[in-house]
Amino acid sequence: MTEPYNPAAIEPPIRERWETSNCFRAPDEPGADAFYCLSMFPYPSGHLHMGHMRNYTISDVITRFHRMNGRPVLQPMGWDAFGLPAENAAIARGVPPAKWTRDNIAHMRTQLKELGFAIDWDRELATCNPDYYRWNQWLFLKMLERGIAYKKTGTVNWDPVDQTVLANEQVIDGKGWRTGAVVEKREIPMYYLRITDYAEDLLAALDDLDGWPERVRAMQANWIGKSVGMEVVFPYDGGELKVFTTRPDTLMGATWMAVAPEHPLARAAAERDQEVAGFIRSCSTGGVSEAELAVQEKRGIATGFSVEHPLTGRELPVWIANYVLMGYGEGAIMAVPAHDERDFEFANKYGLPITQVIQPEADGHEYDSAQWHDWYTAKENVRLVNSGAYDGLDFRAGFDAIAEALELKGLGRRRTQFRLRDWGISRQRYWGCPIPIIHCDDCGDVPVPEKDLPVELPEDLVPDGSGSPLARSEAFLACECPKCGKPARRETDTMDTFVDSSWYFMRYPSVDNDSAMVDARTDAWMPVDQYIGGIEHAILHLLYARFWTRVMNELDLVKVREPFSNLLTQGMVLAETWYREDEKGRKTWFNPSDVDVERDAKGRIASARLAADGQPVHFGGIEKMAKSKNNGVDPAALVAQYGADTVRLFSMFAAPPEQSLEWSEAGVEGAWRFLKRLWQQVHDHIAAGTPGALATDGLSDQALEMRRRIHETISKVGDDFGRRYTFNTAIAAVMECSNHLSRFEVEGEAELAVAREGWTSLVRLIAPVTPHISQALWAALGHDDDILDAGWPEVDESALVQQKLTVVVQVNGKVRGRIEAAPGTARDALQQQALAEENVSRFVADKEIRKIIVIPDKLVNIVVAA
RNA sequence: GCCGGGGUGGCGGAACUGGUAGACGCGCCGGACUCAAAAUCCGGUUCUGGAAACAGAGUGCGGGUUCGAUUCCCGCCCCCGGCACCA
Repeated sequence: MTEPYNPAAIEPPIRERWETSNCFRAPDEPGADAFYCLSMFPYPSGHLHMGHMRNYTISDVITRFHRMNGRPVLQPMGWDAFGLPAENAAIARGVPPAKWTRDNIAHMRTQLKELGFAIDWDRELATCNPDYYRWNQWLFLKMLERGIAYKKTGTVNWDPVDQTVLANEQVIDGKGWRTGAVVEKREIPMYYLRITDYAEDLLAALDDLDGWPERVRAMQANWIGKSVGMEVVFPYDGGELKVFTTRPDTLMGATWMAVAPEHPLARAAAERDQEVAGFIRSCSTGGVSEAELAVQEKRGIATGFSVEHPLTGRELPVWIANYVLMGYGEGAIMAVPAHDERDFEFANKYGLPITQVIQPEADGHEYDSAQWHDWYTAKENVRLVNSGAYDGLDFRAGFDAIAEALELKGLGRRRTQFRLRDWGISRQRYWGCPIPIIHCDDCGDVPVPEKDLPVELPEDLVPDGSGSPLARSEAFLACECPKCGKPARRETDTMDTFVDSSWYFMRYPSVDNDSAMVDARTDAWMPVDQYIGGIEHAILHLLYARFWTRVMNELDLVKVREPFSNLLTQGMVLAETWYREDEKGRKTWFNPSDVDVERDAKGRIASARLAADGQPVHFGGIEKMAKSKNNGVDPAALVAQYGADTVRLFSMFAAPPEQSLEWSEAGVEGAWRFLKRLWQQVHDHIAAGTPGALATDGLSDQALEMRRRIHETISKVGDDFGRRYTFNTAIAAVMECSNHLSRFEVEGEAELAVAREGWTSLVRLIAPVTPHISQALWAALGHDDDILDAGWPEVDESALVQQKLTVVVQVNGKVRGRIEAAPGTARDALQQQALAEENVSRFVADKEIRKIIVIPDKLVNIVVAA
């Protein structure tokens, strides 16, 4: 009689064993087959949620798979420990952010350990520790020396009541989140990093990142937003109006100019015309939400100014238009209404002239200035018309000819414009990495000398919401100017937390080095072989990390230029939502774990009731787990109830990692049942006795069949874990094989050895997903070693050979029968056998056979006349 | 609007290179065990007809290529994610 499966009893001692043997420790010199498996580190919010759980389980499965295949693997963990929530918690509870953060880290570390992840805890780091962030400061100073970091003014959200700067997410409908005061825009000096200098490289290198999902590459390319075009100057009395255009070939079709409402020319016009001033005001009060902008009508007003066309000298009126953005290009455009949809709409609204300058080569395209057609913006198979000397040129030739003419006159130059802006890293916050600058009345802004790093953040301050406490801390502020020695004060701004996360993965290998940012160990592990995290970081974090890695590469700190070879973006975790509505239409949301669902005979949801009061609740759809819908499921509670292996198993089984995962209590039960069965089956097998060595000769048909299934499973699971990352199908294959193995009626020693081969293989195949139960069963099967070092089962190719295959027989493409044949049976023989099949012959009967297609070992398709 | 990803049983999902659609799991139905229930075990489960053998239909919709299409091509509908007056 074996003990029933009891994870609460078996899991903790196994984790202790791992901890004692320190078996997850990654070597410092891993060699050529090193595998760096990295998860995006969490913000220590206090509790592990399902998203974390899923992320780290994916990473752990990959890690354990490669470890079992004999590769050295680094799977580290750390904490993205600076940031606003710690300050908010401090405001709410009066606890210093440092204490709140470190308490959270301690709790979450315990939770992670309870899930049994194969993490090298010796390399743990937290970005709020001075031994980490000193290197932010150090590299910042290097960037300053090289001109990669610089200072300029930037716009921030200012809360006039709290006298503080607000982050974007603290501004709700234009008002401060705490005070409700209308937020003002303020210009303050800030530090920026010249990521735009790397725009071209960051964009071009995307093509080589074939281990990244297409959509992430597309999102980054969009974000960088490269436009190849020209800067064109339109002179006017006493100045010049500069615009950026990607279509200089259409220059002869420009009939007016348009500037953004914030453009200097617009302001000048506003000063002498009340109506213009009113229009500009009306533009700024318009909504800023995306939805509003999308439907916003194009509006404009003439300034009364005009400029000269740079080639014809013709006068072009200057308008102010609400669809021109000050933040892009020059904040001004040349309007070519015939060939730009926005200009077209505007021209028709205000009765402005439209001049066609592009005509397709093909016939049948008549320009109609009342109706927009897509070909109006074509670049291919078109010729210039109404463009004087340029008539007949195609896009490329027209572009070049006009560019040359403008360059000759000094009224234009070729330019590539990026949407990407420089990265502003100054934050007027307390809980972040101090920017290592000292302000001296005489010497100005002086970098903190390297020997004085780190500039430590005082950890005992408690923010109250009104400005940064650093700015009021005399102990922090007071210092001497490193240049002249006079009393000076420190910079109180801290760095954007994206700085912290831009290189943490390069610190892990060298984490204990207190004299250098990174050392040879980082080169030994980099680049990251597999990075796993949420799609929400597809743009900023990944772009900044790519930029930062380039800078470190140029400073000869690391050999790599691209940090992440392969990227896996895991899907969201979803759950059912349930609610009740009161008379006023207010909804109360109930947690799915508190709802009992009844189903009809077809399995459809018939009704649902709240367990607590037995009264009905309504189904609100499947949604992302969120506090607002009260549909979050706490992984810690599930681990307590079912054990880590069940939770890990379900979250890997329910969906492939890139897809969203629907949480289901019943599904968790299913995973639990499988493990219970596996436990029982392996113990039943052990009770049948210990077989001798496996002899592959002279096995019965059923034993050969069993071995074939076992080795097909080994082959499939290895491919699913190692190449496809479809953990759900790997688990399904293990389940299927265990179903067969448990039905395999062992007769004699030889067959017992086959069963033993099967169970010892399956226990290892599922080990990356369910390491605890696998370890326990591995030991029960008579092994002393750690399953992590047990090696991956090897495929015996000879076991895959089948004695008989099922070949499908189709008539006119429809399956009409199946025949058995030895592998490699000749086409003719297969054909004869197919025609002889009873059901097939009924369908062929006396019809004329037109053709017979034979795919050896697979299929015969007999095509007959209708 | 643009970019990316999807749409397959009652549900989550599988079918990897054009070759048996629905693996595996959930749910549901039936049975065994039990005084009974839970747990467990066994069987069934795409839909329609049929006792069954089997037949017909079937992978969002319409067309095409092919001996053969969930898979490739063309057109459309819907859903999800991202970006957006980007000149």
